[in-house]
Amino acid sequence: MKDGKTILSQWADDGQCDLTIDTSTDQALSSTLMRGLEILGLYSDTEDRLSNSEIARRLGLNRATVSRLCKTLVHMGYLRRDPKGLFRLAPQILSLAYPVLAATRWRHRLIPPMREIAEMSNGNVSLCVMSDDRFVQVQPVGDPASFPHIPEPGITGPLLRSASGRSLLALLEGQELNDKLAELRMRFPEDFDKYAEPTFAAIQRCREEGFCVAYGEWRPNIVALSTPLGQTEDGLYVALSCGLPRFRAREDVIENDLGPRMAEAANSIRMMGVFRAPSFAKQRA
Amino acid sequence: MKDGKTILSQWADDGQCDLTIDTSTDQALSSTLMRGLEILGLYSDTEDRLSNSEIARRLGLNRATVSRLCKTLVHMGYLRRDPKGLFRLAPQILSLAYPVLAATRWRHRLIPPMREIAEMSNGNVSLCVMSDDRFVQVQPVGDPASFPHIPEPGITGPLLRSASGRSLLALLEGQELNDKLAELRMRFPEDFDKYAEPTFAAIQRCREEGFCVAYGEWRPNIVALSTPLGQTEDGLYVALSCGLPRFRAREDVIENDLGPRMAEAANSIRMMGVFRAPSFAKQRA
DNA sequence: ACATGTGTTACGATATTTGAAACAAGAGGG
DNA sequence: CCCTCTTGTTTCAAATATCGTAACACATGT
Repeated sequence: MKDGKTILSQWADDGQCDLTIDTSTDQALSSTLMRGLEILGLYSDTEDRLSNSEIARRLGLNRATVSRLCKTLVHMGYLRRDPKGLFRLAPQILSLAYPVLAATRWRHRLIPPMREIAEMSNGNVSLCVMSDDRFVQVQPVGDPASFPHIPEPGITGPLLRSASGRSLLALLEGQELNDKLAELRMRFPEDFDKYAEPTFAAIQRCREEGFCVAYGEWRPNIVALSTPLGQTEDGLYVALSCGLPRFRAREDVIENDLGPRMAEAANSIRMMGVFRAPSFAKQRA
Repeated sequence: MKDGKTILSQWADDGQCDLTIDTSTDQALSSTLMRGLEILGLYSDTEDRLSNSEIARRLGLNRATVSRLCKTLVHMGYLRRDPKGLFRLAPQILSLAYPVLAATRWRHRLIPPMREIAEMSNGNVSLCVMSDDRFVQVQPVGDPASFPHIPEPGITGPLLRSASGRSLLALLEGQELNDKLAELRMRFPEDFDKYAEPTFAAIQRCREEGFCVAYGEWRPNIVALSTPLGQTEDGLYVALSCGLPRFRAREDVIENDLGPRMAEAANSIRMMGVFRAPSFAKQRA
């Protein structure tokens, strides 16, 4: 694809290289805090209770260390113990997320148009924001039946190998995009090698056609479309995505019907004035 | 109130006293981790960006220490920096809460009946669960207009001085209730002295009439009703609450109309089979 | 009974964290 | 403009808090 090459070469020209890669025992980072947070990060919808040993194994820590860290987390109210002594996340963990939810009230206004897309596509529609090197879903709409995951705020995924991530990247421009790509290359060198080109192509397509598609690159059985929306006044980049079970996804419908429709929906959503539209959208409008 | 006295004396008889109160520098707890989490806990809907110095001041820490801890939190993706260098919560913090949201899918089924109550009362209805020594709102329904807070999952409040907290306590029985009260007395001695009696009365009322009321004891301008629902299969205690701006709350309507209606709604919600009904509800049914 | 796995505590060694101080950078104010 | 005040970061040595070993109690299953 020459579309992909365009941005790829632009990026390659830049040629800025790796700086300090002293990722190891960075004495400027607090390892105890990191480990504690890593414990909280181990949980998922499928793994909702973990034993001390299990945590120690996964994180490569001593059981005694984990015992103390978990005791601290229980004391703080973010973990609780079930009858068997296993550790579970406590509901209080929601309180940490509350300020973020409270700051994204605009998402409620987008639910009606999202629902339209969900019904039209018979899929799952979600609103995603960029957070560092990941995208985070802040609002799902649709029926979770036959989906491999439970649609709720907080699902995250990689930027380089997901439709959502790529359309978010499409919102970055110039130096900002370069910096982000550099960061991604540094953090995930293998992913970057593998997915850089399709990512560039997707970015290009988002800018030209208003959407991009990923055929199971992140979740193997899900085909995803995504369209960049813009930037909120407090700096969050936002994209609108739609996921379909692969077996139900007809490529021609996606490419020629659903994709353009989502781009169209994104346009009318931008009319609401919540987002600062990206420059490429302004040009097309 | 003799209703209050009943439980109060029952509690007083018990006479179990304070154990080890070595709350200070507990060498079994990881202070670094606690401090890091305390930083994340500083944020709220009104305080959404904090400077290094501000954090240091609030937590009584050295600026250098805060700098390192925040750097770690940024590195982990849970904090981000705004253009002025202030620290904000990053959307990725939602990912920590996701497993809890995913584990409470039953709340979606309760939204329709909650909406009914919201429309009937012209107030704000919420679903709360007990988490340690607090209640946590997991699902709000209603119009946030003219409310002092933004209704989203994650709002938390005290057990002893809120209607939600008290109806949650009403779900505990026997030794479990005693243990919880003992914990609350230990952690919040002043609150316990002040609010023990109205709390006992509220628990009693929940068991007899199915609801309780708090007139601005937690949020001064809010009158709150709450009714205990039961316990989910994974052990969460759940209550249904309704908040009204004080100026709009007529006491007789609340006591004689709204309260009984909420108790009634709770009964029909229990029919859905999501909750293990509390024993007092079974008796009444 | 034994053997295995687990979770917790004690304790000494040590590596991590800490606070003071110094620095650079910015914001007013005169 | 200089000056002052505040801020955020870094350096560095001190020391404190953390870590891993070991030992324990407990459970489970053979």
